[in-house]
This record gives sequence, structure tokens and C-alpha cells, in this order.
Amino acid sequence: MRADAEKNRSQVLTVARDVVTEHGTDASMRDIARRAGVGLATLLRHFPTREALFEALLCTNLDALTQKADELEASTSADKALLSWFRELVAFTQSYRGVVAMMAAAHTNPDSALYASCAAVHAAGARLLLHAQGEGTARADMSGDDLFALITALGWAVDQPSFAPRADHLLHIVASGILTNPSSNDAKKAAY
Amino acid sequence: MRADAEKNRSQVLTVARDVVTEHGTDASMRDIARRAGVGLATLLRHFPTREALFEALLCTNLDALTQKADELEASTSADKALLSWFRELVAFTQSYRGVVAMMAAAHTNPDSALYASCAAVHAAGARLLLHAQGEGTARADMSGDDLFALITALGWAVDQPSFAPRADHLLHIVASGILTNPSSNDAKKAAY
DNA sequence: ACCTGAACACCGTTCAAGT
DNA sequence: ACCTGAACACCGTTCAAGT
Repeated sequence: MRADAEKNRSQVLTVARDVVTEHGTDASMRDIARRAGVGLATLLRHFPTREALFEALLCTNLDALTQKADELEASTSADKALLSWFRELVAFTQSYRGVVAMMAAAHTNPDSALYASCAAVHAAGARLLLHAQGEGTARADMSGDDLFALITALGWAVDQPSFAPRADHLLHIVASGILTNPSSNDAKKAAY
Repeated sequence: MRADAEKNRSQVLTVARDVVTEHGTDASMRDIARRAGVGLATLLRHFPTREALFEALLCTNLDALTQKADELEASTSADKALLSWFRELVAFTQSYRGVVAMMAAAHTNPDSALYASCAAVHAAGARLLLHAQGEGTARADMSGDDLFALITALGWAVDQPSFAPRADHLLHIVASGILTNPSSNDAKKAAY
């Protein structure tokens, strides 16, 4: 990669973080290019699709998430690991507005630049779930797909400004539907 | 309202149903006007915003939903009513792609043409929840907001093509986090 | 009253022309 | 190799001009 190309690429990424922080996943590509002092066509040659750009923006975070799953699995009980990771993932989805919707879409089509990262996250979650199911602390009639669906659903909800304040509470309610371990259901128990 | 105006209005609505069925909530207004044989400006005078158009498209369904809540509340136990209504609402959100996201957004700002309908649905849900909480069959540490968040979250998930097939199962998992009545948690129990 | 076409400022895609 | 400006086909908004 030529020096000027590399410089443009990183400049675009830097600017993109700001613009996306402000406008979410449907930020204007033109706007990003403009603010980066680069032709729109140049931006699009580095990142042919919107998702390619986000893949670059998110890849380190996503890698960290799948790695976090391993760490948690090794360090505590399976149900606590699942809950912690759940929380971690929901927090991640709050990094940029609209990022959950994009990931859910990418999850469907293998051609998306985000597909691999999504699959990795999906797989990490499925592994944690399986572990908890083995211990009998997560409901058995649930697949990795179900978990991914519920996580993204919750992530989406928390993306809505009006629901964001209840994030943690919503997480607990959903978690109490997934986990069977009483220790994780204290909120539910406390109701009595 | 003049005769030609009324004709245009209903023609737009008829066409809009088709276009929106095909393209979801971000169907092109221009496209709808075009197919309806009407100027774009005309469409926009009848429905000044996208949400105003959807309000007209959805109002009968939404009214039916709030009414359904009353019927269910009168006819069965509170937890069963809540579950049935939950199911009904998730089914509704599948009428057009993107409709949940639009409702969640409308739920936030009172200026939206959909605000009133959303508030009514919200209120109906809150009433059912309160009733179930009174019977001790729904967790007490939950608000109508939480219920609305979970319902829309699930509706959003089911809106994703990859999650749609699991709709009913996902509903049961979330419901088992909301309800405390064992009779509604058979799926969870059956796992043992 | 009601409708319309056109002008406007945006968007992402594409490509021929430049260095 | 890499960048760019411009043309293109879209979008929703607005408004002066028509009946």
C-alpha cells in the first residue's frame, strides 16, 4: 500500500469515528469523505460498502468480545459468565447508534463485510450457552441463534433513547428467562 | 373534503399498502405517489410525514389491539391474557417490515403522528401487566415501559428474516422472564 | 380548495480523466 | 497505483403557478 493511500485510509477512519458517533450507522459517506478532506470515490475504494467501513471501525472491539467470552468461561461459573458476557455485548452495541441493526442484517448474508465478525460473536455466545446448559443453569430448549436473537433484540431496545435508562433492568428480565439458576434470579425472587 | 381530494387520499392509501408490503417502512414516498398516479406534493399534503401515512395505514389494527387487551383481560386469567396479547402484538409488528422501529421512535416524541396510537398500545399493555402483577403472576419489579420495551424488542427481532422462524420460541423465553406463574413456564420446566 | 411540476439540497454509485 | 470531479439516478422538501 502506497504511503498516501495509507494516510488517506487512516484519516478516513479517524474522521469516521467522530461522524458515526454523532449520526450513527446511517451517517453520510459523503460527509465523512468531505470532513476527511478526501474525494468520495477515494473513501469508497478503501471501503467499498458501508459495512466494510464499520468492519474496520469495530473489528478490534469485536475481537475483544470473543476473547472476553473465553476469559469469562475460564474464570467463573457458566451462568455468571453468560450473564457477564451478555452485559458486555449489550454495552458494546451502544458504541454507535444503529450498530445492532447492522450486525443483525450482516448476520444473515455471508457477503457482508461484517459477516465473519458476527459469526465469531455468535459462536462465542453459543459456546457460553452450551456450557451453561451443560451445568443445567441455562434452559435447555435454546439455541445459539436464540441467544443471538435475544442479545441483539435487547441491544436494539437499548439503542432507543427512551429505553436506554432501563438497560440493566431489561437485561435482568431477559436473563431470568434464559437462566434457571436461582442465584441469578434474585430480582424475580425479591418480588415475593 | 372535496370529492377529488377524497379519491386521491384513498387511492394513495390503497397503493401504499402494496408498496409498503413490498419495501417496508422506508418505501419511497415518491414511488407511492407515482404508482398512485398522483403528484408527490399531493401525497405530502394528505400525509405531511411518513408517520402520518403509517398512522392511517395502521390505525384500525392498532385500535383492534387495544380493544383486544380489554377482551382478554375480561375473559381469562391475567397471566394468560398478558401472554396472548404479547403474542398478538408481536404478530402485528410483522404486518410491515420496520414498523416496530417506527413505533419505538414515535413512542418518544409527542409530535409524531403515531404518538397517540403508541401511547394507547402502551397503556393497554401496562394495564394487563398491572393486573397480572396484582395476581402475583407477573414479576413486580417491572413497569409498563419495560413491557413495551420487551415487546418492541421482540418485534424487532422477529422483523429480522433470520430470526423470524424462531418467533414463537423467543416469545416464550422472554415471557418466562416476565411471568412467574409456573403454568406459563412449561417450556422451561420441560427442560428438566 | 385542491393539484402539479419544477427547483432544491441531499444521497450512494460509477467512471473517464488526471498524476 | 492511487486520487478526483462530474454525471447519474435516486430521495424528501418547498413553493409558485395552475384549475
